[in-house]
Amino acid sequence: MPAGIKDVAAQAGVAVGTVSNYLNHPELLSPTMAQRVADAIDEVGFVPSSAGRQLRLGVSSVIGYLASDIGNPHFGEVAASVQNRAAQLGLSVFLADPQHDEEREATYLDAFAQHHVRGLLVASHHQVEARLALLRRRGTPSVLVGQHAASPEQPSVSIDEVAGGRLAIEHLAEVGCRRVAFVGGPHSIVQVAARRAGAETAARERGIAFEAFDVAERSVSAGRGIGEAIASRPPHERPDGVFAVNDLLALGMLRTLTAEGIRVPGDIALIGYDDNEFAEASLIPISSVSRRHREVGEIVVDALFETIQGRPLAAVHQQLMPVLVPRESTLGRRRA
Amino acid sequence: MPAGIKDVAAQAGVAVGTVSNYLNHPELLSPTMAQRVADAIDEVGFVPSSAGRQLRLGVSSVIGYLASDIGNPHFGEVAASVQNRAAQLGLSVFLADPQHDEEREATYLDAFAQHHVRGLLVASHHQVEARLALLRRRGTPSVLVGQHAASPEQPSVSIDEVAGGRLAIEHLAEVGCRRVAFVGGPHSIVQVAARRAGAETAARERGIAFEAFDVAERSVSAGRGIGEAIASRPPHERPDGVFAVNDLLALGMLRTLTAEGIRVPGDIALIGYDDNEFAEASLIPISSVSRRHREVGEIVVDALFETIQGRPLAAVHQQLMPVLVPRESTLGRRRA
DNA sequence: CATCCAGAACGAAACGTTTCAAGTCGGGAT
DNA sequence: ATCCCGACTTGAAACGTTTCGTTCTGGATG
Repeated sequence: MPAGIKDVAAQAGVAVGTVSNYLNHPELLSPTMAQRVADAIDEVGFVPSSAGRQLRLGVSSVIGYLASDIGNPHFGEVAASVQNRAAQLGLSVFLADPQHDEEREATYLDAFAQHHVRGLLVASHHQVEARLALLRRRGTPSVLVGQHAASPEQPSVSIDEVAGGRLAIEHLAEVGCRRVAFVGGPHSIVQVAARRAGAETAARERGIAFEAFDVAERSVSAGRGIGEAIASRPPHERPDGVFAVNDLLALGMLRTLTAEGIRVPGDIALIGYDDNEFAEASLIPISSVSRRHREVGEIVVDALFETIQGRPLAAVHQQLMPVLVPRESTLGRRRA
Repeated sequence: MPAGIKDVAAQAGVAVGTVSNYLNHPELLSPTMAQRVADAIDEVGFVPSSAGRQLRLGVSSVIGYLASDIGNPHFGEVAASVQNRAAQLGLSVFLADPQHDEEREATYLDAFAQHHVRGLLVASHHQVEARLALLRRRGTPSVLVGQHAASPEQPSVSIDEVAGGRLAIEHLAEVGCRRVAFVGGPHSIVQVAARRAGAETAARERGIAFEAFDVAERSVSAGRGIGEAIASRPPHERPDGVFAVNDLLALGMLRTLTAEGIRVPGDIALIGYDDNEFAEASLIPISSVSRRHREVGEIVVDALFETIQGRPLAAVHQQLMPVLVPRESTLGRRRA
């Protein structure tokens, strides 16, 4: 039985409306009253109920951010800029991380909708558009992050992942690789599939040998596994350039490759994806493809804000071009 | 004007109570009615309002997790296990990350309270106990994560950070270091201060020279800065063992130290703290002190759950001992 | 002295749920 | 033919807010 506005009113000997005014329109109150109400609030330990408020008002000032994997540093970097921008606009952000579990993802989406968040930022690896369309019809707007939406109704902000894959391979080609490998998976993840498609096309265009290593999760330890697989081949059967679908994989590979005496980039040039902090911090800094997390975070919040306000978006689907960030794990090869 | 239970009732031609029963006690409905209600829900696009529900019930099934810094992988690792455990107990987790901003932290805490979350998990670097005591009196229980609470009213689950600092230095001593440096800051952060205290005491006890490098933030780039500072000294003035207050710093230092031709662990043994994924994945795997994130995540959720249920905790303040994870960045020294 | 006025406080209504006592209905037992 | 019972269904009340038209107060105006 938490104290409510009524208890405060009783304690202060005023009407409930007066307490409400103290909370929301303090300028209407005489200083005397204000003080009395303030004291009463303190005495009864009153916490405004957002349930009550929302019920009456129909809205909250919270936006929901559904993230696919908080463990990945790339996410943290986007999240930071989202939070900052949202704070500037007077919005709070509640995060939820379904941990790759598609069912839990749906649960969280519903939870957000039921909490009547103002809007949703959704960074998913699954096909969520149908579900988002439903929520939108039910009154919760959303912006899809990092995935190009198909529907003209569904705002989205994404990176051209096909171009990203292409960028990586073209860079490998430029530093002299003739036989490249793509490391990533699973293909059900749209971004992974797109990067691979771009990579494969680029390789074909340049007449470079292409092969793919499949991986169940995009983690450091998965990278190690593939690194070992490559190291165990006879040298002339190894690729001379590897494109890992994210930096975590690249990091893991770098570790086993060098441990097995394979020189990076001398024997194998290595490029990752995401441009996260650890790619740069590595002993052999890893080349990567930046998804421009800071910009994306801001754009995405702005787009959601516009949508919430009911203003039409200049561009429903914004697609940013990824940026190559060459570092020693590929560049060093030129010297060789 | 989102559709409410009333609209559903009207559409289906039944009473509101019936719709509510369909939602919460389906076993009470005849199949016919159930179908009619189901159809109506679909037609009007009904989303249950958690505001209304909460208002009536007084509770939600959400817990709030206030995290100090999602960018740090250590956090992600705790968060993952928190989410899993919470899901098992039927709870959803909303995350908030105030990004080191103490004011924003307070804002989020209030937002959670107003949303009447069932309870709060708080991993803060600040002094939040007073605020949590207030919220607790107002009806929102909480568990302090990673910080030992002072009050017997405030449940907490933490690591013995002093012991952690000691562990690190003792390990450095064992691999033969005679002159150690502590890298970390700011001291206003209680965990940082505790680790340093443990480190300094251990150094004194063993008669080892001790110095401290102060740092404004515990990031990779800050680590690089300190690395440069150390490298620029004449060799005999450099420490022969470094304890970085977290792995991010250690990673940054490792990078500049080796770039400057200083051998790790040959010239300087290096140990970090947190035992995050990247410490292990580094080319020279970095020794670290584990804060046992997985266990902490589970314990903490269980403790909150007990508290929510009103059951007394076996131990109000649980303190786990940190675990040394020696790797090449220190062990390699023995061979030298 | 009667009016009027602005400023301040009031309190009923409405928001969307869930609960629960009360009502309806059909059919089996008497 | 009557009654009772169980299985459903109903609708009013209550949860904590905010809004807004109403009422009250005391001082200024005529």
